[in-house]
Amino acid sequence: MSDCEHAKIEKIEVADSELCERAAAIFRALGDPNRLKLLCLLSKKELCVSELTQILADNVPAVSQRLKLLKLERLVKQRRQGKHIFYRLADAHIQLLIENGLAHGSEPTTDSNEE
Amino acid sequence: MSDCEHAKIEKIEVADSELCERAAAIFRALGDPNRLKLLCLLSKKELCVSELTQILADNVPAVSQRLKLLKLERLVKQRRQGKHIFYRLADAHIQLLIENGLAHGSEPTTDSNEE
DNA sequence: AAAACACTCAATCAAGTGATTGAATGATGT
DNA sequence: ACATCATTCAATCACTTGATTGAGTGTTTT
Repeated sequence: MSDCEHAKIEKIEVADSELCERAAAIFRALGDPNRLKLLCLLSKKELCVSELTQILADNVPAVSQRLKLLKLERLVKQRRQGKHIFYRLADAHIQLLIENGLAHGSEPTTDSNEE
Repeated sequence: MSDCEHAKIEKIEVADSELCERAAAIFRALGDPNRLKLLCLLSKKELCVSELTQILADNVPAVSQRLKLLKLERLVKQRRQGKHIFYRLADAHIQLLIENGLAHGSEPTTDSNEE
């Protein structure tokens, strides 16, 4: 710990813990390249598991398992149509989050002023 | 794999892989409640390790280690002033991402229309 | 220069995560 | 009803991650 006296620390409220938990869970779900690619594709078009599998050149259970997690975190919704189950983003907020994340990721590594 | 023929699949471009990796790394860093709380605090005010430790009622090495990871992912920057090392968010994009994430996390669990 | 303070580093260890495989479910066509 | 196709489930296993502890680095004060 520390000895130093920091003035007015009481004034800074620590953020709502439950909210942070929930938000972190969403970020965690977005924090895997494979899942993020899935979401990127779904942000353009509703797609079924076999389509996603084909596009990503992956295997079906892997894709399905990732979608399951994304569904659990309410980032995607599903809709059955005959033999196929189509997935799409849950809402516009998710889309925005993904866009912002990708936008930041593509920034020129802001090493302008300091360390 | 699958037998079914999905038309026009070629037309859907898979997102840039490196970009997804980078964006996912950012999301992953945001995807932990402890780190997210740190960032929330830093989004309000530049703070040093001992202040953060005190506010979060945690121990110094734990906080320091989290900040190290956040620095590695370029989400925060640091500045030394005497004995203290002050941390702040790296840029406005990060702030936006955090705000969006928290905003979505606080949504009323959109269970309106479908499963 | 020695002591005190703020912080980081390094190593260990427990717990969580994701890939993979084969089996199960659910819908359609014959 | 049976076979087939699309998807999910379940279980194992390797790998990663984060907490914790004690030692180390850099800065100020006396």
